[in-house]
Amino acid sequence: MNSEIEVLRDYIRRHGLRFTPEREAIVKEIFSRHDHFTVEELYLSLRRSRPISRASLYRTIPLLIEAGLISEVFQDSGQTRYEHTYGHEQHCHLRCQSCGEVIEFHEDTLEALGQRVAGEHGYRLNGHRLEVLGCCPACQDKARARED
Amino acid sequence: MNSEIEVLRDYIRRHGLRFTPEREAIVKEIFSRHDHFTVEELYLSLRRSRPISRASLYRTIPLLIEAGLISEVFQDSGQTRYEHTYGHEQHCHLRCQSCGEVIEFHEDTLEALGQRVAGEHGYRLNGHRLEVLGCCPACQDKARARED
DNA sequence: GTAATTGCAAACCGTTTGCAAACCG
DNA sequence: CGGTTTGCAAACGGTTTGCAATTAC
Repeated sequence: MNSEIEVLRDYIRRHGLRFTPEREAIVKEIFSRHDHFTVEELYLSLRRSRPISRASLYRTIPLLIEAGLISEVFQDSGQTRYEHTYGHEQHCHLRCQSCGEVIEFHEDTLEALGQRVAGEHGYRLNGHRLEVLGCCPACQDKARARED
Repeated sequence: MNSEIEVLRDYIRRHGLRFTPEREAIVKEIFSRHDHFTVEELYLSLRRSRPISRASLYRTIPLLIEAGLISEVFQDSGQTRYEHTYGHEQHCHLRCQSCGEVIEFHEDTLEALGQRVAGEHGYRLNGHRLEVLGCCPACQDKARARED
């Protein structure tokens, strides 16, 4: 259990870095959440249990991405939203461009598609990101109401 | 010909806005390029032929997106990159996360996939965005060299 | 002991905004 | 003419960075 911590320890060991309480707390907090979080949201919830600076967060995020624990999901009015991806199947996002609602869904065929496209160009595949963009039922209703 | 200008005129007429030389120049410049541009790049190239302010660009971009002429492609170290999409088939991007190289490719099956997923959740479909992320041959070589 | 990490505050930089002048329809 | 758009410059806000103190190994 807590295998995400092991992944972090491994990554840190292999790169000659230091395993700090801050980094441990960040990873634990991230893996206790199940949402698309911003750095600010992460900062506020971590702050409730321990002191930490935003700078440490901003410096830790790229490291966690490198280690394969989290990834960027999308931009949300200027802020980057992340999710923990380690231990999860890849999934895609259906997003309402009007209210920002996000629905996740799986699509098995994309893995093979990614492999094929990457292979055709000699790329090493890291992953893929599919967003289906649209307008959710509620926002369609609102738009309709506005036109009357 | 110049149908992107017609699209803009239509959009402007329908919304009670004004057709200005600035907007015309912006659209012309965008459709003469065939790359993934940032606002700053657009600003610099427009500036070569006429005076324009960054503010006008930043205010015009959302309008062109609304009108269906351009779309955001991805974030590139903090800046948003756009491309003109009107009159083009939807396409996907294979991107090297190390050097930023982008290769475009078509994938017909995604349209149907988008339709299906949107339909299943009552969404009106606007489009989709697929990025395949990886590491290009050149950057793989560099990484390998670094490890020796 | 020594190099890595932290926290703080200031710097950065892409983007947004208030306002007065210019301009489209 | 009236409401929209422009340019300017200042403000904004998320992210990065320099630096001195602290800490992991």
